[in-house]
Amino acid sequence: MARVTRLPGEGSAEVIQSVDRALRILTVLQGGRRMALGEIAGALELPPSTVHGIIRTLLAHGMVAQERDSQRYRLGPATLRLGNVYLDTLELRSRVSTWAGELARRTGFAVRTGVLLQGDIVVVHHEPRPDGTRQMPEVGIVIPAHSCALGKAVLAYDGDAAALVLAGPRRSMTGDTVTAKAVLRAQLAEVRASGLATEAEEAVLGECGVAAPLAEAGGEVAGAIGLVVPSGEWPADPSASDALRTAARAVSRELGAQAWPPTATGRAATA
Amino acid sequence: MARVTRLPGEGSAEVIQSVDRALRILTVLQGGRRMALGEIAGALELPPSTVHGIIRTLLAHGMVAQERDSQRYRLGPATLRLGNVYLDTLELRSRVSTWAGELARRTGFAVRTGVLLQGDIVVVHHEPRPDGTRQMPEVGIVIPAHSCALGKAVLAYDGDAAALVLAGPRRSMTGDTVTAKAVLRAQLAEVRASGLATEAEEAVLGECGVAAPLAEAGGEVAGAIGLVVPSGEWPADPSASDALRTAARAVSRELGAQAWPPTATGRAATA
DNA sequence: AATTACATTCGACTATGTCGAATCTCACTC
DNA sequence: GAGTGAGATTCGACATAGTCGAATGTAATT
Repeated sequence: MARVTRLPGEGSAEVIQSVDRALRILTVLQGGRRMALGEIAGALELPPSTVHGIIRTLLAHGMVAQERDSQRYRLGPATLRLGNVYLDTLELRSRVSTWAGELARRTGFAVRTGVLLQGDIVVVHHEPRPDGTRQMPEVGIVIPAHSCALGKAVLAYDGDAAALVLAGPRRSMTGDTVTAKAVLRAQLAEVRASGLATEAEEAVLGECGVAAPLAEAGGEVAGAIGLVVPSGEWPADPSASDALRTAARAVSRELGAQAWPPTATGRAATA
Repeated sequence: MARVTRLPGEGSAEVIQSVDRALRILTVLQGGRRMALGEIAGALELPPSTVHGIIRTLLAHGMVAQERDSQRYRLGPATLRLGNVYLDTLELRSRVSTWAGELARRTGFAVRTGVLLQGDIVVVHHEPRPDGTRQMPEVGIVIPAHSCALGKAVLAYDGDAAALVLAGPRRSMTGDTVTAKAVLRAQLAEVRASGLATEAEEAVLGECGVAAPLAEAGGEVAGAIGLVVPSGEWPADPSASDALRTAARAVSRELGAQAWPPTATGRAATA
């Protein structure tokens, strides 16, 4: 099945309905944190009994958990195990971790590495500032790609993803978030020209950033690495950018890339 | 469907076949790290085309990723996001984190907190030793419940889980791992008597541990908190156990439990 | 005790996933 | 540089397997 017309709102392409719904339930639970069956069903516009059947399966695998008192559903511990294995298997992460420490020491800033997931950046590595300010676990956090330097660095070289972001709505995170399509498109072109992306308080107040794309074998973008710079120290010294560029080049080489920056792919800015 | 006889090997109960298969694919990928379609199909004893359809759906959601060159499949970044949100929503974790720091400082040991997932413990919080030895990210790692103090602490009060572990095969992690059913059952009874579980080089060589169960509203076990003690310092000073017990009691109270230790549930040791 | 608001189970219907076979892709060989 | 083969991917008929409305169960609220 799943071979003919597809209803809007349902899985956007050739996906298996029930699996798609299961994943959508997980997605909804990410936002809602703890939800009643009815809420989930409402959010997905599906009958509660249908949702119940799927959830029962997710429950059996520990992907969701049900609170014994309130009967509400939450994400389950199996998600944590999956995420952890993902990090373990990510070559990008292991390559980056050797360079990130050095980069943080040299520049004095925290170093973040991220990959693209749909229109967002997921942070897969975080090297704290050498002076030890702040210790929050930042690995796993998700930032809209258009609002952060890491995201711009990736979008500049991934035209398909850029088209997707440019097409959809772009959430404003702070007063300075760039949401205008034309401005964003111009910024991506600048990134391609310089090999570096920047961001000033566009995602988080008080925080700015520079980032460089990472290339993998085949010449495509694999992700981006960047410095987190407090607004008070912005713009950072040019030497920091140089160190960043050097690190990005080194990591890319280790990933098997022949060239850096990556080659831009997909039909980017036309839409 | 899914209403009549179930084939062995397929989902063990009233689960939705395709969703169950999708989750099983993710599980297989956890072990295999990067696998060809055929390998996955082989591991699950399913036709490749069936697996392909499901994987296509997982791919669309970023739960798996496909390497552009080798065509192999890996877990995808969406798993990381899920795991991170899980940690955020876990009340257990937030309650524990306030006490774990204090406990680590008082005792001088690293403090771990875990919850049960099927027959394993998943570590949801890790407070490093105050002296800063070792910095590995331990959150998300999975340890067979029967081989660690955290696991014994939970199993002692969760009879159903204990029955499951006692029924299935118990992997030996080190020479000292307790795999004998009778011995393990006796140990769980001891835990119930003392409120503390111990383990000496049963999971990792050079590492011992003490753990205490955590109770939640309703009186059931929610997880366990424990100290990681290097073999050279084992057994730890009784004052450490006292501090641990105090912390476990405090966290349990914050979770809404009326009593500590938790009440033992389920038909435990009979099998 | 009655009412309400849920979650959960049941069962018929048919839309939907499944799987074998056909096709496509690409990496080796000769 | 065509030929071979190992794989992934697509196609399509078929019957299984998921879906959803209605019935039942459960627990909180008045």
